[in-house]
Amino acid sequence: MGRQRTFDEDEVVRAAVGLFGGRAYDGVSVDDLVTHLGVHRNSLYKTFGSKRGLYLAALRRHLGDDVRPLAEALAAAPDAATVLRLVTAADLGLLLLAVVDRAPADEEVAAEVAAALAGIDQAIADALHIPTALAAGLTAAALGIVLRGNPDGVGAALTQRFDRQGK
Amino acid sequence: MGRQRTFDEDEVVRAAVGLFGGRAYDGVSVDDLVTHLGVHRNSLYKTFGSKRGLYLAALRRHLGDDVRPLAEALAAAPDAATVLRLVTAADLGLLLLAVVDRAPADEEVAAEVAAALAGIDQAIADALHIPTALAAGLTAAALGIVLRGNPDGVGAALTQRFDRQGK
DNA sequence: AATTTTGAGGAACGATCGTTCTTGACTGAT
DNA sequence: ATCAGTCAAGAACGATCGTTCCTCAAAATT
Repeated sequence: MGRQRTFDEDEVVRAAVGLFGGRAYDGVSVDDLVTHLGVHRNSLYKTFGSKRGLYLAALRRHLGDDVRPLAEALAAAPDAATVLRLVTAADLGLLLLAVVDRAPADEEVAAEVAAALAGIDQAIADALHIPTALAAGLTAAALGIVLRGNPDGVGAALTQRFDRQGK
Repeated sequence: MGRQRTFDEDEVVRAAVGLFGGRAYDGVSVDDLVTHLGVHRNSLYKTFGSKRGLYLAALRRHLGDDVRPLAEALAAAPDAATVLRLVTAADLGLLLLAVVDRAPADEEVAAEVAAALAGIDQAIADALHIPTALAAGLTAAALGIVLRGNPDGVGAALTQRFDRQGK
């Protein structure tokens, strides 16, 4: 029944993660999406409802494919240095942009990212046997390093000092 | 010669700092600026040249009025806890948004914020007598905590641990 | 008082925004 | 072979974007 699709929905969403992770939401136009995602305007709206719908799909995909595996890996981290290495090695562009750009204006986005960050906090707290508040501080510190472009040596200096305290 | 202004340029720029510090650049329209800044469209373009011109003026005002004083205060900080308290107490909304939102798309913005962050790094390094790389890590960590909304206890837990290492 | 200069006021510009509509091509079922 | 349903293609929608133009009011200079 009906013509079959010429685009892969999963590929489209993953490509959207890349686009939305590189620029602010308002900086990515629907024309950009249509051009770089290989999906037609009509199909985009048929499939995702709106630009925001595609953004939410991309965000959830990012949280599921990138952030949740990170939290699982963090659960086995032996020390803070490993934690920071794992976090800064992950591709968290969309999460970071979501926090500063969309969360203040879209409460659904705010809820998603808050839950994701809380999951990371908990994983770190469990892995290092430290209070959640301290783990949240570590998460924040790691995000700050990602924010600055992770000059690779900055985080190292910080965690070396942190870990000398013992677990 | 000529009619005198009915708006205060300094007030306009400070108000612009508030607006641009609260939402992404593309999320602040010229209509928003005209409405909330008490300056007429025509005067805005006459005075600042463009929306970007006003943004740059606001950014420089923010760096001069908020960030530079912070760096000077940091130079007298006795320990990392004071550093984080000072940084998280400062209003760095525009700086943060500039880093993630505008710097990647506007190299003039990128240069301004890079210099400002380097100034903070150096002030911390001098105050705590630590390597610049470690100070940059502290700056990044503080920005990350600001990013997460500074739950006030997160940063405290982190610096308590940091300072136990000694100065 | 006349002239000149500058800002205020507001309409209007072309471009682009997110979204929808119209048309035709393709595919599975009758 | 016909029909019904889905997708592709692209024009086009109204709204809003940043920016400019035109006209009038106010203040300094002559």
